[in-house]
Amino acid sequence: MTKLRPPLPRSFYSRCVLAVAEELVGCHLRRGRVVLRITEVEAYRWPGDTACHARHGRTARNAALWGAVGHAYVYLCYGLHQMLNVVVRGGEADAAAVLVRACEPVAGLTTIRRRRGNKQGPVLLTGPGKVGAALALDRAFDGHDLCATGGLTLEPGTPPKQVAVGPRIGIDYAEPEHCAYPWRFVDADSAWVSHRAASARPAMHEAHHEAHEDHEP
DNA sequence: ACAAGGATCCTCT
DNA sequence: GAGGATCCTTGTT
Repeated sequence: MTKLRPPLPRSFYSRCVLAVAEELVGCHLRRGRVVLRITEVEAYRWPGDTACHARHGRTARNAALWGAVGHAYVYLCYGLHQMLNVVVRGGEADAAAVLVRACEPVAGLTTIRRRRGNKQGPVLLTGPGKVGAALALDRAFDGHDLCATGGLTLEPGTPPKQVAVGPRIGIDYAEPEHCAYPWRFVDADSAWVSHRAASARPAMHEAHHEAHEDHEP
């Protein structure tokens, strides 16, 4: 079984969202017996990013983005998918968050499969809606404290050997300049990621020498 | 009240 | 790769 570790401290989330996003790759999400290792994330922040849900200001739906760091921002996408974000605030932004896009199973595979239609392999967890389903998230988790023991928590895990970066997925509504930001971070050695080909960038090959640099716009 | 638009997923081809 | 499913949130009459 997975060793129980204290959740990541609140201070982890009070930094630049790009640094937090990168370091969340490899961390563990725990809810009950289900433990997932994060393999793919995306960073969002406002101002300066028209892909961010905060772009139209504070609303009832996105209020958690302006709340305490280390809490979850969970919202319903396309009317049926529960998407898990982690609230971050690093001083450079009024509101920021990291979207968990994919994971690989660490524990609780039976439960995961049951919640995902008894499928098998990466299709279980390679997509933000799939992660939400595997964790059985619902609206009640919006604003949940991920630093507190119990419920849903974020813990240290196994860091990736190499991290690949690329543009974020599914944000065609944003300004082209913002669509191009390499704010998507994936474990380069994991098969449990969505859109592997779409993230193809020099960083994938150069990761051997240098994980990445220059991810500030 | 109403219309439009999604940070997606699944099932085809 | 393309298209439909599906329904809540938001902004506009």
